[in-house]
This record gives sequence, C-alpha cells and structure tokens, in this order.
Amino acid sequence: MIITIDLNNNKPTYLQIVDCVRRAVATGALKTGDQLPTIREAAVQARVNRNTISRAYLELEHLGMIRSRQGAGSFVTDAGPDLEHEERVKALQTLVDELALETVHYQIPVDDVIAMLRESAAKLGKESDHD
Amino acid sequence: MIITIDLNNNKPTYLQIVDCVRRAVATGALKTGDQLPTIREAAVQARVNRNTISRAYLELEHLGMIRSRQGAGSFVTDAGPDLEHEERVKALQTLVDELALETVHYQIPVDDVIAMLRESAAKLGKESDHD
Amino acid sequence: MIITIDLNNNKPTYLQIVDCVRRAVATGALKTGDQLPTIREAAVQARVNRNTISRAYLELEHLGMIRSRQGAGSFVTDAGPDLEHEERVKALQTLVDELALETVHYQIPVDDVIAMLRESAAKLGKESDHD
Amino acid sequence: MIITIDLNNNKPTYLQIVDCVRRAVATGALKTGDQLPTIREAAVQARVNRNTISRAYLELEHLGMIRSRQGAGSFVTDAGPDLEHEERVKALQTLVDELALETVHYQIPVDDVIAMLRESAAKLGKESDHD
DNA sequence: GTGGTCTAGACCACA
DNA sequence: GTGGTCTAGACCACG
Repeated sequence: MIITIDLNNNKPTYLQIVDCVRRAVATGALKTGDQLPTIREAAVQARVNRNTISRAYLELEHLGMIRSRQGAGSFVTDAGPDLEHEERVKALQTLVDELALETVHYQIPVDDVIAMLRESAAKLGKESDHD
Repeated sequence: MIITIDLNNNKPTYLQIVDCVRRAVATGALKTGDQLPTIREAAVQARVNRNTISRAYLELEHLGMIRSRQGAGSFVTDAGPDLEHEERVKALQTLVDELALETVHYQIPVDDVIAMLRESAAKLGKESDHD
Repeated sequence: MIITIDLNNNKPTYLQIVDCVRRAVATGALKTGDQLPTIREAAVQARVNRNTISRAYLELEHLGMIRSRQGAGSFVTDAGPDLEHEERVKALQTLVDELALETVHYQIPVDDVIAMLRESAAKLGKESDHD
Repeated sequence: MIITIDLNNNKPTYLQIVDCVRRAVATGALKTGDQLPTIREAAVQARVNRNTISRAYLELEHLGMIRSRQGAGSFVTDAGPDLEHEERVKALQTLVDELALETVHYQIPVDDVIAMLRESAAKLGKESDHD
C-alpha cells in the first residue's frame, strides 16, 4: 500500500493518510486481518513525521477500521464503519452540496460531473479483483 | 437574508459566508453590480464580528467575485472566476474523488448519490427564475 | 477636460480626479487662468458624488495648482508645486522603487519599462502643442 | 533580517511586509522551498502584531508566492505569479503612467528618472549573486 | 455612512 | 512548536 501526500492539498496530512488507507481497503489492496505498515515504515515511505502517521492510525482506529496492539502492529478489522444509514446520508449531503455549488459556480454540466463521479467510484470498486 | 451561519459546521465561519454569497450569485439572488450587505449590516445579521465578514469579503474579492471600495460598499463583479477550464475540472476532481470514496466506503449506491447531486444542483440552478 | 474614473483602480476616486487635472495641465489642455469645470458639472461628467469632486479640488488647492473663489469657480494658478528639488526626488524615489520591484518580479526587461516610461512622458510633454 | 517596517510610509504595514518578501525573493535571499520566518518570529522582529504578519502571509499566498501549512510553517513556492504577460504589462502601465506624470509635473528630466530606475532595478537584480 | 487596518488576546487544529 | 480563526474595540480614509 502506498501513501501519497499532496502538499498543495488543503486537507491535513493525517487525513490524507486516512483516505489512502480507506481507499486501499475499498479497492481490496488491504483486506481484513492484513497488517498495516508500521508507523516508522509509513513515516519513511510518506516522508512525514511519525506523529502524523500516529495520528492517522488513531483516527482510523476511531473509525473502527483498524486495530492497533502494542508491539504487534496495526491490523485491518472486519467491521466497517458502523454509522446508521441516516447518518451516512447526512454526512454525504454536505459533500454533495459542496460539489453541486462548485459545479454550478464553474458552469460545468452536471452530467460531466456525474460521469467523473461514476468513473471515480468504479475505480475504487472494480480494483477489488486485483489480488 | 443572504448569509446564514451554521455553528455546528466544521467549516470556518468566513468560508461559510463566502459560500453563502457564491450560492446567492449562482441562484441569481445577487446579480452583477448588486451591492452586498454592508459589512456592519451583515455582521449584525449573521451575529458575527465585523472582522469575520471583512475576511469573507476579502476572500470573495480575491476570487474575483466582488469588488469593495472604501466609502462606497461592496459590489458583485461582472467577471466570474477566471480559471481555465482545465483547472476547474482539476479542482472538481478532488471533490469528486472524496465523494466517491465516501460513497463506496459507506456502501451507498452510486445512483443514490447521483440523485442527491442532481437535486442539489437543481436547487441552485432553477431558482434563477425567481425574478 | 475630461475626467475619467477607473473603478477597478485601487487609487481613491478623488486622487484619480486630481491626476486628471494634473495631466490636463501637463499636456496644456488646461493653462494658467483657465477655469475648471464647476463641481456640479464635473460631478455629472465623471458620475461621482459632488463631495468627491470637492475633495479633489481641495487637494489641488493644497498642491497650489488651483485657486477656488466663492461663487466664482476654480482657476488654474501659474505657480507649479513648490517643493524643493530634494523633496521632489525623494517623492519620486518611492515610485521608482515600486516600479523596479514590479519590473524584476514580473521578469520584464528594464529596457522595456524604460521605453514605456519615455513614451508615457512624451505623451504628456508633446501634447502641449495641441491648443 | 528580511522584514523592515517604515512607520512613516503611507503604505499599510502588511503590504510593506509583502514587498519585503517579494524583494527577498527577487534578490535571491529567499529561494524556492525556503521557510519564511514563522509568524511569531516575524511579529517580534518587525514589532507588529501577529495578525499583521498573518495578513501579509495570506496576501503572499493569494499571490501564489508562498504556501502556509498548519503546524509546518510557511514556504516559498516554486511558481512565481502566474499572470499572463499581457496582464503584467498592463499592471506596469499604471505605475509607469503615474511615474511619468510626476516626472513631468515636477519638471525633472526623464533621463534622471531613468537613471534612478536602472539603479533601483540593479540593486534588486545583482544581489542574486550573493550565495 | 462606507470599507481598511491594526492591536490584543483568546482558543483551536496540525506536525 | 506551527499556522488558522474569531472576537472586541480602536482609529483611519473615503464618498
């Protein structure tokens, strides 16, 4: 699994790392029970401070996606995020509204954005067959 | 009543204000040449400090959406954001990818999200007929 | 004499008016003893508030370029600005340094800027023959 | 000691700071990737409030000259200002015209001003050899 | 009346 | 430690 950080992105580094892991799980690059890179390894690979990796792993643990054990490492859990359906949709709504605003603001056809969305989602879904 | 602040929203107040104005322009509630609420008015109305409105208007000016003149007020500019089409799409891509990740992660059907997006965009677009 | 205001210019309106008059005097469009447009006329022509014209005329009077008399109007005086040579140069230095910074910053050849300067100065100087 | 403030200068403090940084980049005192003084450091050094430095850095970020990241610091960006050449020249024209007006108005020989300009630009350009 | 600048001091988020 | 946000209140410049 590769962690990539975009310094030009406004999103905090640790959240970018979280997204990388989530993406890896979504595509099947990481599966239940798999061990994540150690904090030290990940820090070297992503060229960020260990504390930042630490914080990202903590966040992932809060999300219920991984489980860290002293001296053993961090492992992907089987449980996905356990939000109620209603909460999930509500969380999405914020993102959707933002995207809609940008779309209208930049006068880009909604259908174009939908095509982008389908493609982006497909990338995440289909690659599950990779390994 | 253009500006509304959601204290529960993580987004900084001044950016929420920016989005309010962008939304108002997108829906046609504000048109080229229109005067924005004065900083003092907006501050009272949104119950925030004057400086916060100032910050938001400054951001809007940097976005090329409004023009503020000492002693005169702040007015909507004719020119929209002047990014190249390619840059617009690139900016959208980030948001789209985020949305796709959330969609897959929470195992929500892509079509549901697309429906939400269409609705959200329609809300912005259709209200242009108001006057 | 025509007063033109550029709303996109950062310079305050009243100073833009001052510059217009100074330019008119430099080119010979206005000569010693000539009457300036009345405040009311100028306000209509430039589409600005009378107070703004008022302030510009006040500034011009402070510069010693015009003389206003109650009920009679404002007239161009023979005396130019009466700064010492040293002060003049010092005043210019600020502008020159700003221009130099912009030139280097935007990586424009100094000679190009000099050409622009010569041309701009020539425009002011040569038109003295017009009337 | 990059930042110096002239209290007698009419220009707002934060813009003086912006110019200091632009000058530092122009002379090569600051290069791509270099870290700027932290906001707190700069505030102490320039004897102004932290917010004033913040404002200046914000402006520099909008100019595309620096990039600030929470917790990390502010760094000089590789990309200079990305205006089209035509726009650069247009921006310069305003300054040039102002300078020309002053020159003619104070009856200072254009060649004197040109000499001043060359010298001022040379100061910025030549110091690039420092290291 | 308008917007612009600056200060002082607080609290938060990030690395 | 870093930068980001917000408030409160002051003073100034412009129209």
